[in-house]
Amino acid sequence: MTRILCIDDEPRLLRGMRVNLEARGYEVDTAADGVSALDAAAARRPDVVLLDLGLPDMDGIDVIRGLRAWGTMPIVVLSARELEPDKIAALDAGADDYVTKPFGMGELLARIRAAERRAAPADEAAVIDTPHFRVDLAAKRISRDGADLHLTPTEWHLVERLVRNPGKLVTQRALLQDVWGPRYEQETNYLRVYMAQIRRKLEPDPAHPRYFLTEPGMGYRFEPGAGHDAAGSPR
Amino acid sequence: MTRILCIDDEPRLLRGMRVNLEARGYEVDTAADGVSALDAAAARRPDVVLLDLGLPDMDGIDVIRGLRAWGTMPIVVLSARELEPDKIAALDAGADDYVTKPFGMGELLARIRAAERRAAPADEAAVIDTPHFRVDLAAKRISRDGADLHLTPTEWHLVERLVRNPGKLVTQRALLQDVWGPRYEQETNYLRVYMAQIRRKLEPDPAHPRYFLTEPGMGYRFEPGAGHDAAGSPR
DNA sequence: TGGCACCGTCAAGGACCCGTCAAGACGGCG
DNA sequence: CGCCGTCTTGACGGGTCCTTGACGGTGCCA
Repeated sequence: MTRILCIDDEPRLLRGMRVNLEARGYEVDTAADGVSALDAAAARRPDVVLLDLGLPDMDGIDVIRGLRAWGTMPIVVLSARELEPDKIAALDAGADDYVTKPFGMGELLARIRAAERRAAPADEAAVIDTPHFRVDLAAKRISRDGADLHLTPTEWHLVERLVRNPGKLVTQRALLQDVWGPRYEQETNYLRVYMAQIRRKLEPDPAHPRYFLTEPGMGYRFEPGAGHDAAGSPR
Repeated sequence: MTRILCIDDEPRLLRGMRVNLEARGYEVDTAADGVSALDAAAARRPDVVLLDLGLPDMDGIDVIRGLRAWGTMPIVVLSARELEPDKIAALDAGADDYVTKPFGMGELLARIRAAERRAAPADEAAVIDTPHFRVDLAAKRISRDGADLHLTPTEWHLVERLVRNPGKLVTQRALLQDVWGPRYEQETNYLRVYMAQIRRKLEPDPAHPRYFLTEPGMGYRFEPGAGHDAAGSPR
């Protein structure tokens, strides 16, 4: 969850902010002056900082410099001062955005989203591990027993869709639509052929699948298989 | 030098912008409509984009989407529309900042500086070594068996994109968009021709590639040599 | 017990994709 | 104006991948 530090000397505004932001799913910290703001930032490591320049104890510019001394998280300045020199000073001190009061909540939220997006690390830890194979979604690469193995585009597409929803059932319709397009919703035989190939490549015992399970009449399910043990079923 | 692409349908404003920005040491490209803007962006690779939303041929939001389809450079929107929904739509489409006209040149320059600062990569070890050749990304040089060898601009562009993502599969779409621009997504024969040339120059046995691997139907992958660290943090 | 629906398996044909080569187009430079 | 490096475009052979149909197995139900 994204954590936001909100700095303003007006308790009423802080409370309003907190309600609005928490309603959008953010985790909110607040501070009412510069010193406690820097303390809170150091302690809580917020993902985004909202800063009012008019604080009682410190110049807002110095707060920005204090934050930038150790962190690179986005800083959005909220200020009643519309004069250009104020904006320039704040931006050059290290602020990422400058919004003049009064502002609309919708706009502020959009600017926060833009700031988050920029700061977000581009690469996700998109690696799924099972006892028998490893799927790297970002690199589009699969290895088994340490050796890379090759999937065709269609096979990969299917595996990706299933692996991105671990434990969940994916209906045949959804799979066919995703891989072959909306006009192939009836061609369930495609699924049978390709699931067989995938199992042959990935399952330790393709005849008794442990990871790619069939739900008859419904679809397929990828089971990461940490908790599951597949003792030889007595047949 | 920082390159800025300035998009507006008013020639007078474009000229004023150019003078102002060039006086500050920026390199300036201009475009007067959406289509030529996307072309210019693909061809010139600006570091920052200034975009007026009111273009004659396309919706500004679609221009943002078109740029974001292949690039992550900062986009600063300049617009006469002050309404909140416009701002939100632009920011959520991928814009980094939204400035309403009229604006002060000083403020705009400060916002450009802020955008540049954010986008500046903390660039890393720009030398990739393999048992057979060495790529210096910063110096744009390639050597094999100690001797420098020459790549054409297009070849270099391709190699760079692949080498910057070691081990990762880069789709044909991504390569074509990156090297030739968004309009060439279908021309996969370009990739075949140039990958062949690159392999002829770099691979020890061009007929059986070891470093530049093909994933049929998907794309290509650069595989660093065996003893490589492989844990290089992509940034 | 027989029939039906659904699933897994297999193999063959054809469509598609890739590597290769070479000729023509384009643009910079002497 | 002519040369040269580079990019574009088309064609061809070979290989991979997708599609398609048939067959057998299994569980459910009448």
